[in-house]
Amino acid sequence: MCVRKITYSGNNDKLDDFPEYTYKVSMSIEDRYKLNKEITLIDIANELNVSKSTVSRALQNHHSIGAATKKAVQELAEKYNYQPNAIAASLFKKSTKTIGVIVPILSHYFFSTVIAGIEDVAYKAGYKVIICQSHELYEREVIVSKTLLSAKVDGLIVSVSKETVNMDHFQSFLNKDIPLIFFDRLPAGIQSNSVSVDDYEGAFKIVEHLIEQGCKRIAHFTGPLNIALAQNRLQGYKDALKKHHIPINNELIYECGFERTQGIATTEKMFTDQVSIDAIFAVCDPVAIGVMLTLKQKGIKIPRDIAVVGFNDDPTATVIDPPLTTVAQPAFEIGVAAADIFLKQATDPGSGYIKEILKTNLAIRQSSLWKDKDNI
Amino acid sequence: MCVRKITYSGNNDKLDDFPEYTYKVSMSIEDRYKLNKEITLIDIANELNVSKSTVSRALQNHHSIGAATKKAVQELAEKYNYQPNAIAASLFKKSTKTIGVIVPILSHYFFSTVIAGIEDVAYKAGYKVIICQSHELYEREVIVSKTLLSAKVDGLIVSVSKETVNMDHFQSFLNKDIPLIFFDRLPAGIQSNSVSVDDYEGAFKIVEHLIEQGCKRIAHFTGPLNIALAQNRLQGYKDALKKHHIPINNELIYECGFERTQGIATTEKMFTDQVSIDAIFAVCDPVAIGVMLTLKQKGIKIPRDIAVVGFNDDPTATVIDPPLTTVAQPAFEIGVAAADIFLKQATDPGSGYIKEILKTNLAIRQSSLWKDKDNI
DNA sequence: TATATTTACGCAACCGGTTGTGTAAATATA
DNA sequence: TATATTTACACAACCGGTTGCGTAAATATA
Repeated sequence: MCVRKITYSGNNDKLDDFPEYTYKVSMSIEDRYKLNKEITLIDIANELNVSKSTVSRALQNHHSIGAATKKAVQELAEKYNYQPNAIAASLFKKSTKTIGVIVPILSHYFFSTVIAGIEDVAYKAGYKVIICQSHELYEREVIVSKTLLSAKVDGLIVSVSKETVNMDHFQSFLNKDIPLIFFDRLPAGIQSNSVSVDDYEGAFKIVEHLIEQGCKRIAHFTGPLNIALAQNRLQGYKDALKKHHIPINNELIYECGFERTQGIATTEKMFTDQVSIDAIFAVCDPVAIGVMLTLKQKGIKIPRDIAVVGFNDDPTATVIDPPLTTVAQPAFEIGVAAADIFLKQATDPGSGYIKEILKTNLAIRQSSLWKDKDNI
Repeated sequence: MCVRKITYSGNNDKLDDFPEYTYKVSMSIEDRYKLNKEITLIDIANELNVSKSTVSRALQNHHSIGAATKKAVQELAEKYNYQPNAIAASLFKKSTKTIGVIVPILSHYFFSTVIAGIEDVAYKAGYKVIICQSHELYEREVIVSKTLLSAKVDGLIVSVSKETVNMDHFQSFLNKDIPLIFFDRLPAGIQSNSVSVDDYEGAFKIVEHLIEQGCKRIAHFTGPLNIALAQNRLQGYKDALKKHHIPINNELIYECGFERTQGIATTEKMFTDQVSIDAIFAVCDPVAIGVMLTLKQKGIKIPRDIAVVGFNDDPTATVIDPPLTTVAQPAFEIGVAAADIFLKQATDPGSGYIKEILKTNLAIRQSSLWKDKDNI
């Protein structure tokens, strides 16, 4: 076997003009290592006088490579701390082993917990996770989705921004058979995988709970109604009232948002409207917290004067006084389920869309325990 | 000019054997588009009968390309929604235009807000952000740092896990001149860029505030002391006491952690120890919240019996009753500063390490307003 | 008109892995 | 011993952009 020396780009060409020269064009692996240069397959190949394909296969434990060669390659790789260039592999394999995730906002406990669930599954399966925030902005969501497309993510898990109505920016993923999974905020028009909780049922249950406590004039602060989740919770609210023969009063339904600040603003608005109520069902906990802070500041007793309930079971729900009754969502499990769907679709692209709906649980705390109150 | 047809990998080779055949080996751009195939430079090149280098340069608005050609290329790219393969570009350019971020845990408001700051700067500068969590686990931190290294991030912004003492896994980044920026949790042994707040001063100020309120037996629940931040806050605590001639009592210093649960556990422990105190300075807000919840549950009045202060100014600080006095950290600005340092180092790798220390502000609320209390 | 310069573009190497195919040597089977 | 098969590896194309260099044609300068 002749001693070959695979050299880096083009160096050999010059050498061919002066075959009598014995310049050592490519640096030794030792030198490259010492100089903190990237160690590549070629360095190992040169050192062992084998081809880079052999090195590549040896590192993959390919059956066609002899035991001795394998051992030598693996030892050298270990010794020089060889780190494969994931970019190069991705280019050829057309798989980056990354999952893109887009959430409206990271600093909500719900979303960061879902992400923890996604990561948990993803890392175990050898996938990286790229997380992006839309900051509830449609424009931003379009940009980051394009970025992730160009970064060739193998899959995309999304909770859409509250502004998002047009879903065209996700069509490319579908076209290219890149698994696309929506969670929590499911888009209306697009046919795809999804993970959500039974928002309808959760809302129904918690409103029924309020009714059981004796509440009759229950206001609802909804999320933006272009989002299915908000609609479903609204419907659950309405149907619970219906079931118990309480008339639905549109003046008690306020379109709000998902932020504490919006909960505060909507509560203020409700007071200027001078509507009379005995309970508020907020679309999510941050809003419920805003509601409670505002009520407390006005000297209104919770739940004696007004009961308050939320949705999510954020950690803050147990901090506020009185503790907030809310619908507990299995946030971590939602992330796990979404990532599982991704893995399934990545393995078996032929299968149809998967829609998973997880159950919620009532977390009943003091903010709704209205039963023993005096009548107003 | 002859009509060339650049074909995809290897297809031409077979054709060479049968030159008389006129198979159209490469699909037309139109067909590829319709079939949702990836549109590449070569498709555009073929369509226009120019070389792919010309297309590449046209899209970069290179001066050596004629105006007509440029226009034709750009129009076609637009028409077929050409998305450059970022992976391929990265491989050659050795720059992925991504910043890696490692935080202990996403679901802390502080960290997710820092990330929002990083993203803000990064996206404006055309960088993507890959976010990873170490979950406060050293092992996990090592793994994700290797993943990010292999993913060839252009820079790394880190807040180390509470377990991390050994910093070897970051050495590779330094060796390869990949900008490395630590924030909040600064490692002790490693020389690198950093962004932090003046933990010492913040702690000093808030403890001095407690002393001014009349507190004399002030306990401190510290973070893990291998982390500089915890040490600095501890030192600030000690020096504030010293300044006001209050003896430092090691029995009042509890090594705690950063979680609410640890705040609860440590408070319980303190009670079994039966130490007598009139204030608690917690290393961070989640711990302070845990402390307050436990005290309240025991019927201890805050601040009348025991004043409580924290560090961070999480949104929860204004939810708990009484509202928590704490040290406000400019979390978003910390992220911005870290990303700015990255951009600086990426542009001018020669410059030395940058250490940025931001100022804190006291957010004084009821939990520390002890002045008018009755003496115990 | 002859030469110098600019314009506009093609060629081919290159980034660093991966993999289909070909083949010499070693071993197995007839 | 002759042929079939297996083993172990090399070669080279390939992924899809990027860029240094070379050059013909067009234009400018002498």
